[in-house]
Amino acid sequence: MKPEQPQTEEQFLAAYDASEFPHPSLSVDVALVTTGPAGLQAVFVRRSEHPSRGRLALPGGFVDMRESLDEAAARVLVQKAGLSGVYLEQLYTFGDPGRDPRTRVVSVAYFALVHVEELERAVRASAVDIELRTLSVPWEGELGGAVEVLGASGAPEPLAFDHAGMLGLLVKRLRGKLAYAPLAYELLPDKFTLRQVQETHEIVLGRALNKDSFRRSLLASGEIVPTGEHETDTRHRPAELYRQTPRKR
Amino acid sequence: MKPEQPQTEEQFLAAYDASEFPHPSLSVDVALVTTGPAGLQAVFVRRSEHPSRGRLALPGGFVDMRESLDEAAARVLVQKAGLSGVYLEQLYTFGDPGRDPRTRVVSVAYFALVHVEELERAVRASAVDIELRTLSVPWEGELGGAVEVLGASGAPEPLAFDHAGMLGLLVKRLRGKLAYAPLAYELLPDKFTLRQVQETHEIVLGRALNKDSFRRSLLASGEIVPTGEHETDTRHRPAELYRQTPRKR
DNA sequence: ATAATAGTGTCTCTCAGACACTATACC
DNA sequence: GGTATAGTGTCTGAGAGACACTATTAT
Repeated sequence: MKPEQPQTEEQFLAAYDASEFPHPSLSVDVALVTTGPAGLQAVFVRRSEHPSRGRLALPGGFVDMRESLDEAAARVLVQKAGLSGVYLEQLYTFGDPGRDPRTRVVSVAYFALVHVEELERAVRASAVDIELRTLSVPWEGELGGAVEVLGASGAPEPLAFDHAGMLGLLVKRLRGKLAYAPLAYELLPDKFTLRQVQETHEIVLGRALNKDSFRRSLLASGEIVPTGEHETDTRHRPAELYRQTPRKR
Repeated sequence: MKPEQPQTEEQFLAAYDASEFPHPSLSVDVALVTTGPAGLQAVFVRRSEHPSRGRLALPGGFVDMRESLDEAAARVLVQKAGLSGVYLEQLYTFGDPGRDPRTRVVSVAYFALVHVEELERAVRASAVDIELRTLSVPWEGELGGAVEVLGASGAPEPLAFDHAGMLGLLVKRLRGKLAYAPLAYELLPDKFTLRQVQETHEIVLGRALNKDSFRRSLLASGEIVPTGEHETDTRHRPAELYRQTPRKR
């Protein structure tokens, strides 16, 4: 198929034709997650086009030829939610043939974490059209499985494509990483109480935690430092406010 | 750009043109890992073509339009190493523009685990041309970073593309999952001694483990069951052979 | 004072690390 | 018997869970 004479790398690259073989389309989907009183919440867009027209979907878009995958995910967040500078991490790549009826689309799933109020500010400021829905996780611990979104009637509302599976993997990842990675602070304001950190963990894990040992291990972790300030407008003793330990370097 | 009249999903799909926008090429790369006396080992192929001609690379290939990503990775293992039926897991997707000088190639990295002897049998039987190299990990714990492969002279040998980074992420993943996932048994024969499990863990983690507590927690984990058989041809007291607990269902 | 939550002190249980000891193979 | 590794029993220290108690705010 190719001549046997040695080629220089320059000659090879000049002769290379990237369109020789058909290849899948490549997209990114971003699960933008925050916490609300009722539990984990994610940002959805209502699809106005086929396929899955009318269904809720995770914000997504095709990967541009010139941008990295991380850049594509960050771009989607700006375009669909008006948000930038939030925690963003690659989750998994979904590539089953048939996951998108149009054509072969391989999608790199990302997740992003943000404090509710920052999300609401960004959505208002950029006037984007999103729906914030509470996630219902029908399994415990890190068993895994799909995640449900409850519609207005209380019945589970179907999601577009394989996005319910993406959210399931996301919750599993969050539950697994929460204990050793500083993820919870991405879901909290700059200054927070120990109780708020515990509530965030409990929301993600879906179970109650022991207050005493949670406080102890959190303080011993070195991840947070006291500010000396306290809550205001409480109807009880105000708790001290902490902040994340400034990252060295 | 599109007419405003409602379309049925069938009409939409019929009119959809997947080649409307250029998109990246999509490949899978598989790090096939085993353990040897000197540490972790991985399977490499010597590139005969540009780019990176002459360098060691992880076995890889482009994703076919009809196969899933998992299937593509399994196919690469069969074609490049003559191996099938081994543990295979998606690692991460690498998509920086410029990671392949030919054109934009996004690669889904996988890793596979196999016992050395099964690997050697498969390589002999299928007469594939691979190089098994010991990995040198220049960092401890789960700090992360690139991984080196030592050449014949003892100096680090450069790898093709970003494959050193893939191996680095792989070692980090293995070290993180080893404690709670039954990965070590994939690197051992069907029947093994407790000492062999510990050695496998020590090779992956890159540090010594406490014998007593390792035995205790391993036996308490329920992941292994004694066979009643014992080692033979030892020059000391023979250890009992265990096997992985048969998976329920 | 009462209600409500923040925060401290201490006991217990579990588990990892350490060490001592016994068991069983080959030489 | 000597050597090497398998395997057991027990002590200790660290950390999680549980509980009792004190502290501080609003009403």
